[in-house]
Order: sequence, then C-alpha cells, then structure tokens
Amino acid sequence: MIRPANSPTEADAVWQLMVGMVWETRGVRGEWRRKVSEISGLPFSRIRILWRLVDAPMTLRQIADDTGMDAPAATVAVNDLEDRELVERYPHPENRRAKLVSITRAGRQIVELVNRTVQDDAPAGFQQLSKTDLAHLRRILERLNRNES
Amino acid sequence: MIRPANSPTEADAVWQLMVGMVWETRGVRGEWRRKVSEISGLPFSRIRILWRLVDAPMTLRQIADDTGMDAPAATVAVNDLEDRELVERYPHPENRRAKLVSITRAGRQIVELVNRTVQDDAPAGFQQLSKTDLAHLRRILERLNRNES
DNA sequence: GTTGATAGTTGTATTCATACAACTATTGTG
DNA sequence: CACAATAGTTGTATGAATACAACTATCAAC
Repeated sequence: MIRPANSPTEADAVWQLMVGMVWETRGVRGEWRRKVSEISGLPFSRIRILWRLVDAPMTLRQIADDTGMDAPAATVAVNDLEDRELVERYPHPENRRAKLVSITRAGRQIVELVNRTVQDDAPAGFQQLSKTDLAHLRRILERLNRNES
Repeated sequence: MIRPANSPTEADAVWQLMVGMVWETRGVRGEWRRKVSEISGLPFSRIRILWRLVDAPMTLRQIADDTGMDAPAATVAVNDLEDRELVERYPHPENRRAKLVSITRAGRQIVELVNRTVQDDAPAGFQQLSKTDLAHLRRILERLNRNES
C-alpha cells in the first residue's frame, strides 16, 4: 500500500519543508478547523460539503467520493445540512436513483461568512521577510499553482 | 473572539497561497493523517508527541501546551506511549512536581519509519521549477522556519 | 507555616469522524 | 424477464479528540 521512499529529490525536500510549516501552524493542532467550526456553528465535515456545493450541485455519491466519506456518512451529513436549511435535495433529472444536493442562500451566506472571517494571518516569520523575498515567494507559488493545473 | 478580517497584508496573501496549495494536495481529506497512523500503528495525537520528543525530553506541561491538549489528555497520551514502551517518564531533576518524558529507542525507530515512509512526493509543479527558484524557495522557507522559533 | 499556584493524575462525558451491515429503489445487461 | 450493479437510506458500533471536575503532591511567596 505504502511504497518505500524512493530517493527523494530536492523538490520533494523543499515540499516537505513547506508542508511541515503549513501543517504545523494551521493543521495539526486543529485550531483552524475549530475556528471554522466555531464561526459557522457546524462540524467541519459539514462545511467541507458546503464548500464544494458552492460551485455546483452534486449527487450524494459525488459528495461521498469527493470528500472521502462513505455513502452512509454522506447521507447523514446532508440530512444534517438539510435540517439546518443550508442545502436542498431534489431528484436528479436523468437518474431517478440519484438526488442532487444544492446549496441554499443561507448556506452560501455561511460559506461567505467563514471565508471572510477565517482568512488566517500569516505566521510571525512572514512579517520579517524582506520585500524581495516575499516577491520571490509569491512569484514561485504562483508558478507552482499554474503548473499544477 | 474571532476578529474580523483587518486589511490582509501582502504577507498574509502569500501565506494564503501557500496554505491553499498544501491544503489542497494534502490536507483536508485527512489521508495523510490516516497514512501516518496506519504506518505507525498509533493514533495521530501520539505521533505528534513523539515528533516533538525527538529533539529533547519535555515535561507533560510542555507537551500539553505545545500540542494544545489539556493536562489530562497529555497524561493519557503519555500513558499510552509508555505502555507501548515508546517513551519513558522520569523525575525532573529540578522540580519534583514535574516529570520529564523522553523518547526511547523504539520510539525513535517509529518516528524514523514514519518520516521515511510517509514523505509524500512534491506535487507535479515542483518538478518543473528551475534550480534557482527551488533554491530561492528553500532559502526562504528555512528563514521562515528560523524566524518562527 | 499557611496559602495559593503549579504539575500531574484519574475518571467521566460529549462530539465527531468513520466503518460496516442490511435494506429499498432504480438502472443496465445478459 | 432475471440478475447484477448503482444510489441512497437507516441503524449501529467504535476510535479519537476534547473538555471538565476533583484529587494529590510539590513549590513559591507572604
């Protein structure tokens, strides 16, 4: 399942550095997650679904696959969101087995609230970077983003 | 509690870029966490502690503060790790209230195993970075890491 | 030396995420 | 038509993270 490390490149090493940093400040301690939950009043798994629904409606199956939940979990999550009137279920026009889930106006408001409020501040070290280093960093990251897609 | 977004700086913006990238490829679905747990055979919270102990022994209080757990959680986690013989508790030389927790040889082996096995590959874009950009990136990240602490 | 703070422990309760079994309804395929 | 696969649902069980109350032992300050 997990393949052994095969001669990591310099790129991998730098990636590790980056991941470690982001993870350390944002991820592991779960502060960010907690913040998001606190603001939205929703468990994190629910907001993850809302985020995806902003672009377009999805079937439950898509939601499950996309988030890594299994089907029952997706059902429960969507039930929860529907009870809160943040999403709506309606029949899929082409497949009567499936249902489409779409975000409501209230759901969008929550997503916007979270996005607006939780943009986290850069860690302290960032403020001490020189202007040129910051520019370098931005340029490189933007290039990476482009290469990604 | 949560202050509203107050004019994000360029540093914040760049940070957002970085976070978005890491988060997208690694984070949200928690695959990485699960991988780490699977390999180590430990709950993620335990490995987080082991990682920190690699550098130096810590008191339980330090562990709690550092990981964001409360004191009882730290005790339970260290109990677990001690039962597995991955850490040892011994009295603090200068404070008889406190105890120092140090990682054992077996504990180090697990950390090494995880580090060796779970270092994920850099996303595709990284491989296409020029040598100089990669060097820039490394230098800047290392500076950030230093400034952090 | 009494008092208040600090370090750690034990026990309990709750929320969240996750996983699986078993079921219905629909679709597609032989 | 029969049968397998797909989409969704219900119910249940479990592991993990988190939080808090209540307690002991030690230290530090007055």
